[in-house]
Amino acid sequence: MDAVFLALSSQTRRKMLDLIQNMPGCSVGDVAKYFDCSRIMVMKHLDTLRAADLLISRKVGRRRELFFNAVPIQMIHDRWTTEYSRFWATKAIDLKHMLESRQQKADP
Amino acid sequence: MDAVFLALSSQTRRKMLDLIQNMPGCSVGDVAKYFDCSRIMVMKHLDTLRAADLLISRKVGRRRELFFNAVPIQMIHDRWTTEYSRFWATKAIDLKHMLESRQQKADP
DNA sequence: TCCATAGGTAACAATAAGGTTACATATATG
DNA sequence: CATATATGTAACCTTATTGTTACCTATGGA
Repeated sequence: MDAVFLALSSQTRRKMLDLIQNMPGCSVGDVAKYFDCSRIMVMKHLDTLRAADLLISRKVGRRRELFFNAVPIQMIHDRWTTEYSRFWATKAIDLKHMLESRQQKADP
Repeated sequence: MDAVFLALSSQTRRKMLDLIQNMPGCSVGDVAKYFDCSRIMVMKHLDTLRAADLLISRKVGRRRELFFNAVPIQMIHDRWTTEYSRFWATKAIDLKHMLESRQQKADP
């Protein structure tokens, strides 16, 4: 989940993801055409997106075809819609753990 | 928007936000009790959350009272619900700009 | 007043992210 | 085959994030 938010924390990456979503199967070079940064930086950004599972790719010949994967976003979205401002699913469990660890720290 | 995603990209910060949401008006020290990291790091994390406008605070006596602000999350949420996987509002405009700059780059 | 408590700042070190250039590999295509 | 194209990797530098210790300020109470 950290990786998804981290990947989305860059406008450049969000735009790249947007582009790929609108041009499914486009190549790394295609993406690079739309941005001012170097091809290597494009690849690094795409790698960050892939690490967050927001990007799926396959190699076809000498090209790499890129595809947007909505699943991680859907996951976060679902958590947010469940209980609007209380936005992560593990909330209750985490709080329980926190309360337990608090007792340990407060009463050593 | 970058600041919000960046702030949310740390599980520790998400948990802090969760805690403050469940304990409105709690102090910096209160938050620190629930986490293993130092008080200074807690303050830095809180500062990151405040930079994203996810946190509101006021000083009362020598304590600082912390409050969760749902607005930035609501904003992102709204964008996502509008058109699910197409998750940012400036999409159409940005794409237009990208297409324009593409022509400039492709045809110099 | 004296002092413990709560918060804030400064300075620094380690690690990660953003960015570059140079080189390497694989694959279409004349 | 020769070469341009598309992608990948290595090395390196800069900046940002994460984390520390030490010190400072202000407030509440005995």
